[in-house]
Amino acid sequence: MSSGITRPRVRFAPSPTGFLHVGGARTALFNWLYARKYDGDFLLRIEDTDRVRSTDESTRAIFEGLEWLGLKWDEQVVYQGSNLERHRADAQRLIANGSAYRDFTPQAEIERLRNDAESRGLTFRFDRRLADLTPQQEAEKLARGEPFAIRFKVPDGVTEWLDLVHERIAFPNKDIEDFVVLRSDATPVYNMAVVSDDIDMGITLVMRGDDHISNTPKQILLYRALGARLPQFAHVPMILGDDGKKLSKRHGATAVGDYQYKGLLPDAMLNFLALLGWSTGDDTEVMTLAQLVEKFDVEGLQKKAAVFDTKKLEWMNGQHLAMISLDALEPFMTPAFMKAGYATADELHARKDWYYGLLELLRVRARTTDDIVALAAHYFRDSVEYDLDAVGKQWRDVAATAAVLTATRDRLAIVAAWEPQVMEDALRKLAEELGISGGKIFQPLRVALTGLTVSPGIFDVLLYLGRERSLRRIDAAVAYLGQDSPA
RNA sequence: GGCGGUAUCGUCUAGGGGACUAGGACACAGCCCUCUCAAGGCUGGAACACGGGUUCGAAUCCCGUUACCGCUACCA
Repeated sequence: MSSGITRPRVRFAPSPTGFLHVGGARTALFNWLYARKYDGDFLLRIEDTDRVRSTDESTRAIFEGLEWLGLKWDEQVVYQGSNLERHRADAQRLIANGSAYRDFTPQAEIERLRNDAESRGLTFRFDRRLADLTPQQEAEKLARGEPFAIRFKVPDGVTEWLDLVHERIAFPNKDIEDFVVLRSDATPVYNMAVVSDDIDMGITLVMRGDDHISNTPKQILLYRALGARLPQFAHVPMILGDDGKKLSKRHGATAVGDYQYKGLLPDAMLNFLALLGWSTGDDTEVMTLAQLVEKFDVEGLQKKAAVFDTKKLEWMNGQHLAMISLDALEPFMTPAFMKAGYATADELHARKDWYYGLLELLRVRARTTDDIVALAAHYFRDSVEYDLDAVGKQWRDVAATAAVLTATRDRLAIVAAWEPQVMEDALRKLAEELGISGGKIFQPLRVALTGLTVSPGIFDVLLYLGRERSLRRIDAAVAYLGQDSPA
């Protein structure tokens, strides 16, 4: 580093044992924001050392989730499992420099002692003396090939650090037992693997969930024993469900993929997640990714766990839906319309002005892209389904409604131009002639055109439906009323 | 149990000794706009966990209590 200033390096290190959880996504986001803000590197490490629980499918889900969110990682993905040899070598170094020792105590024996202590209401802590052997004894066991675990020799004193979100945190070492770093089957334990990898990857800031706070003193001890420079630590709060418990499947959608398929915009998700445990310090809430990067700062990180509020997420999505450019929105909408069977991509692109105009009309009334698809149904389908409540409310007087609709139809048929203002002038004039309010025409007309009592402005509906289809729908409504009437 | 962490409206938060009759946002209610629905605007109800200190003065600092969360494995 010629400048002498270390380029920040952060990482996101999930275990591939499920989908990408929203909590994980937020941890990834904070790390990513930090890297982008301070011109550093954001690395991804898959912690797949738990062979039974780790799956390739889960690894793929993590990639997909991060890609959907747009959190691109720098450099190659690191798979913890492929660093096994280094983990072992580091554990051996600890023995060599006297900061760890071999423990030949059978696992079953330790379990027995632990259960014993716990049944008497005592706290079991591994006693170093249990592993105490004379050099000859140790040499003999070693020669015989007896299995042993490697335990870290926790020194006296206090282990403390200046956490970027919690300030000073201290643990008396007497409360930390001599933990295993390498199992008797020669596989590393979590803390060993993490520290070995973080050192190797040159991580300068470890930002992770605060459920790792109690791992931190052990890891700091390992850094020191390995003679490595200590990174900074920042422990961010957990995300809770609406019952205040740690967010889990019971709370509904907890995978970022769930939100992807619910019609959420990645930038809205990111914006919402960022505000869970972080704030700008002022009142800014709705932000683009670029603004998030600009505003991000560990100063704004919160200590308190945050409850995941789906309502606010939806509101946030509505805000982003309204501010995103149509060109940026289109890639989300076209596949959705195709999936709904409304149109092909070619058909949509062939009448781009109409398509974009429709999106503009609907997005302000929607909170998700799924909402837009639902709202768009009338403009793609040929038939209208009349909502019974709408019919009952707006077509109450059958004969009068049929008459008004017929008059409306005739007026629209001869309108000079199929433009909102022209149509509005014509229909308001008609209302005046009939001695009724505009609403008395617009509301029944809305039901005729959409089958519903709610829609965008009626003249926009007419415009986007087109002249031919609009007139056909009014005819159909009149026919429906005629057939329906008691006669 | 031990250790650690946290504590402002229902929820997300601003606040880092006087600017606080505690601000904003979501949600909720009402009003305005209006062809309906949204969006938008305005208004309203709604919080400093409790108890002690320190101080002329505490939401802000200290201690304790309580509650909640996490860890407590040869899981990650």
